[in-house]
Amino acid sequence: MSQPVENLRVRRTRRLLRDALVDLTEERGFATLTVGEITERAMVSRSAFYRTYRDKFELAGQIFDEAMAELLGTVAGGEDGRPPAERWVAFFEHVDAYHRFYGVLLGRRGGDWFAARMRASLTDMVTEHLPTPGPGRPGGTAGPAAAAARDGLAATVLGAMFTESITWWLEQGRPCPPREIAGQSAQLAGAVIAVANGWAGPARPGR
Amino acid sequence: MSQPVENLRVRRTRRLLRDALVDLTEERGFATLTVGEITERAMVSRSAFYRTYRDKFELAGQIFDEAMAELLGTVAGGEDGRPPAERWVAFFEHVDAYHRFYGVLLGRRGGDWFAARMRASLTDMVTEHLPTPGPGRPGGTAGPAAAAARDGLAATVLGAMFTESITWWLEQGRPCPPREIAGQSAQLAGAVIAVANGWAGPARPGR
Amino acid sequence: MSQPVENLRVRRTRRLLRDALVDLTEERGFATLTVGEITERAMVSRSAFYRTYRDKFELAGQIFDEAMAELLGTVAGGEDGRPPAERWVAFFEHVDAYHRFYGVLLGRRGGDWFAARMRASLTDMVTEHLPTPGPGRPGGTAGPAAAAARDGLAATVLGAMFTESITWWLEQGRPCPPREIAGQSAQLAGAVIAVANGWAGPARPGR
Amino acid sequence: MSQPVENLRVRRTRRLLRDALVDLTEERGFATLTVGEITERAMVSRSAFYRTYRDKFELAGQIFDEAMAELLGTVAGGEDGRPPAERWVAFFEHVDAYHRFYGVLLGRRGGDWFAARMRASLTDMVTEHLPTPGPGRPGGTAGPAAAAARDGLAATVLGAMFTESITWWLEQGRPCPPREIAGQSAQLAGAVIAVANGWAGPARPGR
DNA sequence: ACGTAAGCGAGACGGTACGTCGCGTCTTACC
DNA sequence: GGTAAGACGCGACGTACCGTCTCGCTTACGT
Repeated sequence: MSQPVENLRVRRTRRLLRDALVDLTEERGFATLTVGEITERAMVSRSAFYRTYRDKFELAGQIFDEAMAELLGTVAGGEDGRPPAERWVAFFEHVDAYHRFYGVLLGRRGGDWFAARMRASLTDMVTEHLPTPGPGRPGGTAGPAAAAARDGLAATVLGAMFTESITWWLEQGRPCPPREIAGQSAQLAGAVIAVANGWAGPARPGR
Repeated sequence: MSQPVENLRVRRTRRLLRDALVDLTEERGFATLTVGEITERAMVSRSAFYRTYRDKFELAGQIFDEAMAELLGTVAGGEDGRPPAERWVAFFEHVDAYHRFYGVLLGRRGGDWFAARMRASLTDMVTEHLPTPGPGRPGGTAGPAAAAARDGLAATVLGAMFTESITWWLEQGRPCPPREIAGQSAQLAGAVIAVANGWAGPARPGR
Repeated sequence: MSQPVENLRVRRTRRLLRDALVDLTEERGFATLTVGEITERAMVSRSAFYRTYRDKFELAGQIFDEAMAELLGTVAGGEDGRPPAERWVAFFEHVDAYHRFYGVLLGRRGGDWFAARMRASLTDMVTEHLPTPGPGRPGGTAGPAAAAARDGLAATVLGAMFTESITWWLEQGRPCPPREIAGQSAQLAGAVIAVANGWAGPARPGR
Repeated sequence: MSQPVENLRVRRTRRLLRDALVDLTEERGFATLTVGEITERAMVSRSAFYRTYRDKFELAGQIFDEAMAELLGTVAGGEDGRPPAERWVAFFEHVDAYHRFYGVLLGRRGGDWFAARMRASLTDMVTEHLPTPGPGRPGGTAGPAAAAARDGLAATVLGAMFTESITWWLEQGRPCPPREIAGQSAQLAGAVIAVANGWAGPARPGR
């Protein structure tokens, strides 16, 4: 391995801090959390916190990035054998499995910070995997720059849409199975993509 | 009115503080602003600030709420004579007219806070005016509760979508005229509404 | 006046802090004192401390300098009408009057810091008032530079001597009246001065 | 001896730490030194430091005590064959030989700590060897307690005097040979002793 | 000559204090 | 009555060292 496998104590400290942050975000809201509160809950000294993280945002970022990597892995991951629809099901099933985690961070107590981050991540993800018509697409009259701009709009909107779907679903207490919310989200996304593709090539079917 | 028209000096202080907050948000980002900075820029004493506002959020809230009232007035306002499409044009034209203001607050430096607030406002607005199939709409097998839930999803998604459209448009430097972005947003919204209505309608595709 | 007379609250805070520092130096020793302890004892916030002083040393310095100014005033002060011997009596009577204050700061708990400062102050004072033979003094073979150097040695030694006399007297619980210790100190000092003057002009009587 | 001759590595560590402490005291002042700095300079781990010393004061104490033992040996050491004057010459010659060492520790950067310790050591030494009039000395009217007290004053003053002489001489860059400063110090000391003995002696001048 | 226990480096840990910053409250004097 | 000026209590920040504690590694020593 590249790094020489972290010491046991170090890993323990990290773990305790992560758990404490999630718990406290649920109880008191991320925005008003204090490093002191986190370390007290984690039964770790404040020094230990600052030895590893610059501030609570760095800790939160690591927690979130790790989760996002796994989450994005479900939808973009591996082989293309699976039909696209199934990927979204896997995506929401992952959210379902860790629903407490995502619910806390994306919910009201997570306070914008996590939601904004997720929106950005999903927008990136969509940008990368957006089924564009490709180079052969008839660009309309506005030229490729305008087309790229429109893709930007679409990607941004889609990223926000997925984030909002997840958040809504979790905040409602997951009123339907993952498969269903996945289907609905995919439908909405499909409609948006179809419209956006229409801008660039009017007669083009939505993938 | 009930309150006896505010003192001149009070109004002057309020105005100076509002301007200072917008300027500083642009320069340094809303999240890291301090009351001291704002009052210094406004050439007003810190005491004067606290006499009128609880904290910077209250000031920001008043600024924003006032703008939102006017903004929502463009789309939902008054008589139904205008065709819906024109309303969105008026909406974006208002954003266009105050583009610096909205650009600053919704942009990166506005730091989630204003964007989240706008998302909530627009979601409320959408909820109120969502063109549902009406009481005669066949509710499918899931019953009215599920239908309401789905409307919630749609409204949430639509609110986020509009917010994201505005933000994207402003951040790109308004790459197209208000009429065009209004049309595109309306198209996207229409597609989403159509899909959502489909869920409740007769030919509801299971998923 | 040059400065517009300090606010009442400010003076109160200063006073409380000074008293607290002296008390705590007596109880726990100056070296190990903490700003937090001082402010807690003074019933003043830590912020208030740092608003006025850089650290505990600055506070201690102001306390000490003020006392030293008054103390040195007794010996060097005003008109030359009094015989020199009486000046030393006044000097020790001042120490006697504030014996608790000086006892605490110069004692074991004062921990070198105050004693070193007093040694320096008294050395300065002696340097200024040292009854040198003046320009007419026969400089021996070593020249004026060497003479100045010897005066430096004498002044340094005398400063330390007085400091040590005071400290010793206070630590012993003032075993004799001020007049007596003053007389003894003056005798010792006179002997030292006589010897030092002898270096520069052998046959010269000790003033 | 009882302890089985220290391990080679232990001795090496001790030596490196001692040298580092003296060097750093010269460069940065003893008061502000940290254990980390000392061990870094000594190219030794912090753990190694704490294995041997409680803190920097213990290290400094050992360094100083060792030097003091040797220094005091020059003046009080061995046979009484030598005339007293020669002893002081030997004393200052020892200081001269290790002038860098003493200069650093007693100088401004040594910061009171070493000077205070030396003052105490020399006071002890003087107390032990003070040439009192002996048991046959007439104690005056105040009785033996008062006489002891006066001896205490004399010893304290003499200890400070010698310390100050050495410090002054070193700080001036040893402006005269050891023999000369030794002579001067001895003269000053002699004068002080004479005066003090006078207090206890028959013709005791009231003050 | 070699096995072993002591000393060693690296560095995380729980603490304590530091000096700074910003908060929201307050007092005072001015207009 | 509103305002400027600015001290105050409070509480969190991020930093610096403290003295303690594993944990492997190396190395002088004793048999």
